[in-house]
Amino acid sequence: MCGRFALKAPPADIASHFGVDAVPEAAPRYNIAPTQPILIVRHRWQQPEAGLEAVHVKWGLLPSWAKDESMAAKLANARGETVAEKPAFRSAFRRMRCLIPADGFYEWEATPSGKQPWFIRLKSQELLAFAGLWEHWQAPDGTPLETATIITTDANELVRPVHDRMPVILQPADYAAWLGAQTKAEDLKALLKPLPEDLMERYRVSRRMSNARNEGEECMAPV
DNA sequence: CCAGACGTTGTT
DNA sequence: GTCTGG
DNA sequence: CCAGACGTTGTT
DNA sequence: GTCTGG
Repeated sequence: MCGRFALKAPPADIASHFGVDAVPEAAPRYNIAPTQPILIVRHRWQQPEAGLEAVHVKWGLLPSWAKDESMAAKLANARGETVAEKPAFRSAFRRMRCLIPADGFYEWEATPSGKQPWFIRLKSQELLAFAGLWEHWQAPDGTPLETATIITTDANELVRPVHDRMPVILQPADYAAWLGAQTKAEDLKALLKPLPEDLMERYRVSRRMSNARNEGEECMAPV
């Protein structure tokens, strides 16, 4: 799955990798947790021909029909195998797809002595993109809220010893298809596969990062 | 018809 | 909003 | 995802 | 055990 990740790349690098004009200024983040703001890349809202934009939204999808915010916490992830059909996700799957930039993500290995966190990233150490969905929600009093979720799939051989699920990572050649309004559901589903393991690497990190309050650079430092 | 659910993870 | 269960 | 709280009363 | 906060 994907319940914690890092995004430390400078805004200018994110802008050039994804081809967006401007990325909001933000400090490097090494321990991003559900309910926190996350950066997403999407077609400009209601003017898709105007290109891509990068904005911050809350991590945890809130379907437009939700009565209150309580549902969002549980929807930090969506299973790729069922996301096209599940009531909470299918509408976003059709019309609200996004990319979620990251430098890598964390998974926990259950060991006799407790949960051991690992950091997993591209061997190239380049920026990567999770396949995501976003939604626009309005509170009963009219207050708007934008949210997003990260799609998961089976772990590949590199991740499997640590955990049996991992986020869907899209390759740059697939960004346009994932975001495109014209892409058929069948072709979208074909993108929701584990990234080949030979492109990735992993290493152990400090257990101190398991507490989401610890946000320093040491979270993703090898131990 | 109305009422109620709508999710993932890990663990058992 | 839309589907399922009663 | 993991960590941490989980309660009421009365008093300050 | 289950929910909330980060």
